[in-house]
Amino acid sequence: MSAGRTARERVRAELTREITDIARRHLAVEGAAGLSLRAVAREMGMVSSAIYRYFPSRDDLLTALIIDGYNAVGEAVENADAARPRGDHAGRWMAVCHAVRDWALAHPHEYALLYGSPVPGYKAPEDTIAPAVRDTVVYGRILSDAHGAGALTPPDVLPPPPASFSQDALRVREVMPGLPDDLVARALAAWTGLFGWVSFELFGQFNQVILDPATAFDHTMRGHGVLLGLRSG
Amino acid sequence: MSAGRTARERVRAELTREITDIARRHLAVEGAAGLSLRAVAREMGMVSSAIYRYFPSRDDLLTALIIDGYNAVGEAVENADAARPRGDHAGRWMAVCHAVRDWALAHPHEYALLYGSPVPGYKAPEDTIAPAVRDTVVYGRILSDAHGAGALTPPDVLPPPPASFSQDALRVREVMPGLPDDLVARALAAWTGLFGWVSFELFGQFNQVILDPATAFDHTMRGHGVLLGLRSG
DNA sequence: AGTCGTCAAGAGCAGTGCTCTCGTTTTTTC
DNA sequence: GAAAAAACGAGAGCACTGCTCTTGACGACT
Repeated sequence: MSAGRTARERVRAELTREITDIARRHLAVEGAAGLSLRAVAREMGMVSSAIYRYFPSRDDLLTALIIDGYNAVGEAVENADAARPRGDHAGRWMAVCHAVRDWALAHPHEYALLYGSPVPGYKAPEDTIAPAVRDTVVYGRILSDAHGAGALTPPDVLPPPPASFSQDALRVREVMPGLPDDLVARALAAWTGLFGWVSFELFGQFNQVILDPATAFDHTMRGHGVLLGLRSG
Repeated sequence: MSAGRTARERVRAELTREITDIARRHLAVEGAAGLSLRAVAREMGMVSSAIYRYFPSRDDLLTALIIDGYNAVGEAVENADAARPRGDHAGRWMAVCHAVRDWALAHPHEYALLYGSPVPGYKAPEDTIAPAVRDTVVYGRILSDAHGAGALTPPDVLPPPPASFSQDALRVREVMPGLPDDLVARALAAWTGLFGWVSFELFGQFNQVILDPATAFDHTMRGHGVLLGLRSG
């Protein structure tokens, strides 16, 4: 499936890749709003209208970048998780947290494109859904692994979720099989806590008050891990 | 300070207000990226260049909207907090959580402007800092009140923050006097958890999986309250 | 009463996304 | 192998944007 049959298909695939590469570089420098089809075309030595042979609109180019971004953060999370022993569930959780934060700090504009305000009028197409949950799948697997190993012993301090939560828990459980509703609820809290922290840090909400975010982040995520009942070893 | 001395100052203040009102309406409809100075001018029956007498650039108009937005959410939070008895610390926390979420759901584009991706090249000026922390001040006061009343009894399940956290805790403590480092850390976790949840919900990250976000949100925030050691009454 | 500052209007510049047409080239079909 | 079909790059053009500069008129202070 890689090299297209005809020469035209091959050069088309190559040019498409080149366009997204240049676009990603522009995105990294000036953000999504500063991404200009004409500027990309200029850098390619093309005229602007030629770009439309490859991406029918600016939004489609952005969608390609979004998919790439989700895959990039997903891959970073997968690698961080795989580098730990399977039994070290707490370590895997912390590795995932730091992988997300490190990737976000290294690619702030891409992170903003994925987890910041959705661009106006933009509706996520089907193609973005699968890559978008790659990191969540890793997260769910850690919890399922721990639960399956009987290593998930959450402290009994939180109230149980209401019965009406069970419907949503059913859907969330697809990525973390076996977990009871209470743990699904805690998983949601930890996950939103992770991205909430990273977003606050990246979007400047910690403005001159948290000067050592790495320390506070690590401690906060460790706390989430404890609440999930994750233990090392 | 309200009504300007001269007629000119009065009409200037009036026109400035009218511009921001129209701009806020446009912002609510099509988002920050769709906010056009020319469109605002058209609706005012002015020519576009005339707007620049009142706002030197589009960014300055956005800044005015950001300040208004922070004040709006801050006021909503203040009112929700004030509607509860001072001693009902847990109730006040839940009221603040729901106030933030309700305001965000009612003003999604404004929320995105405040807590979403910062607009490219935009640097928050001094004037936005004070309004930006109005909600945080309320939050801190609830915790300080509870702590002062001896009603803050957090469950002893989380590890203590590292010593290196104390510097940042010092600064955070300015809005929640009296709280020990451990509670400051928990306060950060709960606060980022709140906005992380709202952002996930608003920006479509719960995409077709959490269909009853109100229930899950309430339960998650209740859990954060428990971890903070908040009790009713 | 005269000066100065403020104001709205208009023209204009550089840039954007996107559409359409027009030759050219490549691929497919007969 | 020749003809039909599809894909392609270039160019012009439309409607729109933020922003600047100049011009002429009005209101405010000395």
